Amino acid sequence: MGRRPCCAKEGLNRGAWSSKEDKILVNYIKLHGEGKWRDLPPRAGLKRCGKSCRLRWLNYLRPDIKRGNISEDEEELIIRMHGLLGNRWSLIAGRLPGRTDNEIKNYWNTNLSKKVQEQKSGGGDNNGKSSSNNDSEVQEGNARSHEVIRTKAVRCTRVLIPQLKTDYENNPGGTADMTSQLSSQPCSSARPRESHEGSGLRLPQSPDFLTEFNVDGLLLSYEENLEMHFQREQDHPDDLDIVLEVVENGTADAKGGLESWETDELFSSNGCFDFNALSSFLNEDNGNDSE
DNA sequence: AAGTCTGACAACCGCGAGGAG
DNA sequence: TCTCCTCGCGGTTGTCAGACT
Repeated sequence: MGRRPCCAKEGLNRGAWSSKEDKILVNYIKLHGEGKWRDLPPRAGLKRCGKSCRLRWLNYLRPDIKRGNISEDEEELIIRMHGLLGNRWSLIAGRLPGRTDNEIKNYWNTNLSKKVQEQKSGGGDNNGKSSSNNDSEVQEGNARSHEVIRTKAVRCTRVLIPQLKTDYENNPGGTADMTSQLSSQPCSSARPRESHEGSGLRLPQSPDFLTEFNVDGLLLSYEENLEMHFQREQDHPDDLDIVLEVVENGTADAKGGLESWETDELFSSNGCFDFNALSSFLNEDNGNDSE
């Protein structure tokens, strides 16, 4: 049961780092590079746990760390990203050059969480409570307003869309063609989540009902390094955002990008999810995307 | 001036993912 | 396929400085 400690704690320094320790660590990493954190302390002559060394380097000593106050732009971005991703600090930090996940997390906890909370309660629009009382599921969904439906997206050219399951299960062999099939299906609902009857693609209120289907054809230009999922939109918890994460070098956090498109823009006039529109978005953006 | 409170941020801890053997 | 190990992440705690009483 007991978990093996990451290192023997006896005889190790704890707490704040001295400038001497910092110097040793920086010099060692300059010479030998990052990594092998477990081996680093004895080799460098530091009485610290490897984990502690890693943290100190990543959060404080790295040369590319940006110091100083978080700008308004950065703040805005953090709020938006948090609305989309939840507490995935490393991903958020990946979008803010020079900022660390720890820094962003701290900033959120001390400043932004309150600010956002105030905005929500003071803003007066009491998300979704007043309006329709469709069904309990909707209300429950709204209550969990910023909930990320699927925080851990499925890797590579797959889309998770709630409530397609039935269609998919009825036609498991048809995955390859699912996109065109769906986009061409007639659809009567004006907005995706308002009903569960009939055919056509609608994004429902229930986050529990997930399914997946293949969109390889749509994502050709991204080749394979793409993750995609849906999330409730921050300001309009009734709406779902499509979020794409471009994964580079096989790791989501390497230079992971994140882009999102409002579902509004991806519904055709008859209320159906328009995969052709999505395809256009992807191709356009891929052309401009330099990161 | 002293004590208390609060905010900011550095550091620690436990867990899970993923790679190596 | 399984086990072990390392690394990275996110939650939590500790510490310190400044504000307040």
